Amino acid sequence: MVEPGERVGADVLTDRLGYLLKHVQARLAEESARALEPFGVSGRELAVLAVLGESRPISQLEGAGRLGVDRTTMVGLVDRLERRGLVERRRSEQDRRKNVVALTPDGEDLLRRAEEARRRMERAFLEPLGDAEAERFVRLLRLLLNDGGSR
Amino acid sequence: MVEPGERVGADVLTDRLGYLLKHVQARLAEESARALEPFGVSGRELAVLAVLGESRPISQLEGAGRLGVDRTTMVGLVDRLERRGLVERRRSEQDRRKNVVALTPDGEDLLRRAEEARRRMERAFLEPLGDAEAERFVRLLRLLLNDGGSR
DNA sequence: TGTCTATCGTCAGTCTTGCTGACGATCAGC
DNA sequence: GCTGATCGTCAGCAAGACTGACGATAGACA
Repeated sequence: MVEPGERVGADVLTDRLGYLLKHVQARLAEESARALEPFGVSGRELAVLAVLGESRPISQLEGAGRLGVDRTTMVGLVDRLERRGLVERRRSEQDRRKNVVALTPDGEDLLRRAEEARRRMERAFLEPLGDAEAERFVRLLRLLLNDGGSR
Repeated sequence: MVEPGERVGADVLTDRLGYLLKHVQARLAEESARALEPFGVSGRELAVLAVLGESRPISQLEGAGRLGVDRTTMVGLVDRLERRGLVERRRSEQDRRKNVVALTPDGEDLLRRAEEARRRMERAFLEPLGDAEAERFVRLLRLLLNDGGSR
């Protein structure tokens, strides 16, 4: 991705939701990559860890559903985390078709530290909006995802 | 892309800016594809047309810069639009290394009609926010792109 | 009990999107 | 008129995600 063009007032591009979302997201992805680089995980991998860490162990498919990724994509995600010793797969006792995926102690530890870095990065990213507007912004995004999705 | 997971209150995922932006953008991309399908152009192709239509003819590279795409990507974009008879390349008189790209009458016409459809789609997309919040949302996005980018 | 269908994890293949590196043509400075 | 930069093009590569198929397992039902 290349830097967006020079700024122009009310603009044929910055009037487009698609353009705005895409480029804002691209900038966040960059910041995120920079912030997580010391931990050796991508933003998505961290999200996987976060989902796995939030409650009881869940199956691969369940995790994929929570994250909104395809189950075939989840295979590779878990592969990589397992290779790094951050998660463990084991066959479910209740349903032996399922892989239950759980954090290892290393995984727990990395999750905690990387989440802290992510939160710092997000605060910095939203800083130009000011606190009140930043909070509102996140709320509106959430609203679009929930209300829009269930229409 | 798969539908995001079930809604849960304050959430390890919907607290993530990355997750929110990515999925909101994905939903918009779907809506956009649906809205533009009758016109046979993608959202990005329409953005190209819009940039080309907004002022004097510009070079391919200049257009790429405005759009924030790589110049090699621009080749393919213009290729496709030219094949469909929506734009015309010609060698610049001033600098014969440059391709000046201009809308054809067909291109102008399609631009007008498709832009109308896009605006309708965006209004519907933002509808859950209400008018005032929708406007604010766009303003905040613009702010993030501009202020963040120049830091 | 045995059969039939659905589910889960996996893999191979494919498509899309974007980038890198190289090339020829052209320009601009000297 | 050289020399180094710029522009458009192309081929090749890499990441991300999806499709379709497969084997293993589970659950329903006769």
